[in-house]
Amino acid sequence: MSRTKEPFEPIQPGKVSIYSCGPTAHARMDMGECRRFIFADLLSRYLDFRGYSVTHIMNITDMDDKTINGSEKAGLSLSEFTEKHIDYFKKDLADLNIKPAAEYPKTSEHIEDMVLLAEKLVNKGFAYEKLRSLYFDISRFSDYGRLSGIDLNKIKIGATVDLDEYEKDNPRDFTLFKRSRLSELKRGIYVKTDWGNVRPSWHIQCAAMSMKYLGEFFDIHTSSRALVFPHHENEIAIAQSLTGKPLAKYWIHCDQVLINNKNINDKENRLTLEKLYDLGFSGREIRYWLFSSHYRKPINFSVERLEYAKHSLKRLDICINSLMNLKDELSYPELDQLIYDIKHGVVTAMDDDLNISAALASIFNIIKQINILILKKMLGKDDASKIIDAFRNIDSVLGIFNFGDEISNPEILRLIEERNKARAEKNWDLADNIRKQLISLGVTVKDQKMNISA
RNA sequence: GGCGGCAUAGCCAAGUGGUAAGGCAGCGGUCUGCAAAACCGCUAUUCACCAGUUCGAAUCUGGUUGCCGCCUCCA
Repeated sequence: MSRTKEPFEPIQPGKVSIYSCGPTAHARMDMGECRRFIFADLLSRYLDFRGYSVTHIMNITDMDDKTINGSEKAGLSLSEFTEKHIDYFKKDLADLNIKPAAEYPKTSEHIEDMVLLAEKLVNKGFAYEKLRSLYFDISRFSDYGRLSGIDLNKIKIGATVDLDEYEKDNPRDFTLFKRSRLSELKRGIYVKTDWGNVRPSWHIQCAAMSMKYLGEFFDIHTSSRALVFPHHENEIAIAQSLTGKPLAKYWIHCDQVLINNKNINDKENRLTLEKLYDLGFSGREIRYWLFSSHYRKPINFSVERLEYAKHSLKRLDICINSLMNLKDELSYPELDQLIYDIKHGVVTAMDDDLNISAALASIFNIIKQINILILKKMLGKDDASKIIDAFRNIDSVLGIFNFGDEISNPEILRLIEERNKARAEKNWDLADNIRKQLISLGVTVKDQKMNISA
């Protein structure tokens, strides 16, 4: 809330409660959403790593303009439509190696909570009904704008909204419940309340669900900067006018994903996960790309940048693989220091506002050291397994390492065997041919010691 | 118009008062049957621009320019 970097102190010692703005179940996730979820994942994994008991809640919006319109177009019931997208969402999270949150509450299953919350607001005089919609009376909440730094008197009213459609007392007021349209009523998309047949606004959804699962004042609310105003301001307004507290102690926002320095919102250019998969990138590569620059800075998309991510991961993989293939019975005298550096470098960096670039730089430094030690034949089998354990440990935060299994595909093993034989016979043409085949199978061929890595 | 953010090499990107991390690409070398991988060396007198504060500034202050986001029913 201070709009500056400050040390983290949980409300309850040892425990952290996190609420993240989740997806709207109407389409395959786009890169902005991906980044938001990967960021929330990194944060909760890191706090967990640092010994906190983390409760992470992420909502799923399954009743709003987008889902209602989408389902109508698709000729499905609202729940059929949203379930389909929720399935995609869960699958995509797994592909991106995002640890599941404790709960994914859905709007459609928490309408009662929202109604109760709104009733309290009405009783306290913070909300009013007008023509069967319920609005929040912003003039009653003097703290409005603290998070985003906006001044309500200076904003351009109606810049993005057609005010003629609404009947607010003050155009700055925001909607809590919106009266359902006739088409929605016909499809049963409404809830009967004292104010009318309505459906909840986005703002009251998040406020009600976060408070239900995490209490009226919790530790961290994460999301993307694009949602600070008005959404988060509105959540705060709802919570604080009832509890006196601004919903969450810390509000952490990641920045957006851009293309050519532009935020492309239109449907044509929506950059979805699916598109990147089609371009041949994996969830792991997308994860690395999206979290490898600081969360508070915008990221530009390009195929080239994803290629860089791929390359960086390959460097990690090759090093890990070389470690796994060490056979010597050696013992490196300064192993403890090396192991300490692996963890310490990451922790020091991440403790400072999740400085992932510094954390990755420290890892690449270590990789280089390890490569040198391997080259000089100073590391043994046992050393290697201890180093790998240390990497596994930090990977519980990063989720990017590949501790791939030994090569198990019999076809690949056969080709390697055959190529080694050809090499022994100095049959270079055959050896080179097989190498081509192996590479096309995604195998990295490293000679010299005749190591092979997948 | 208001509010907020950003600007560091060919590219990506750390660094918020002590003399420019890391990755990619490039060049030269070692290794190799040739490659790949790995390693060694080189690659920003300089941090958008202009003033100022300071022994010292990419870092602080003021100004300028450029770019981006948001402006309350898209979530």
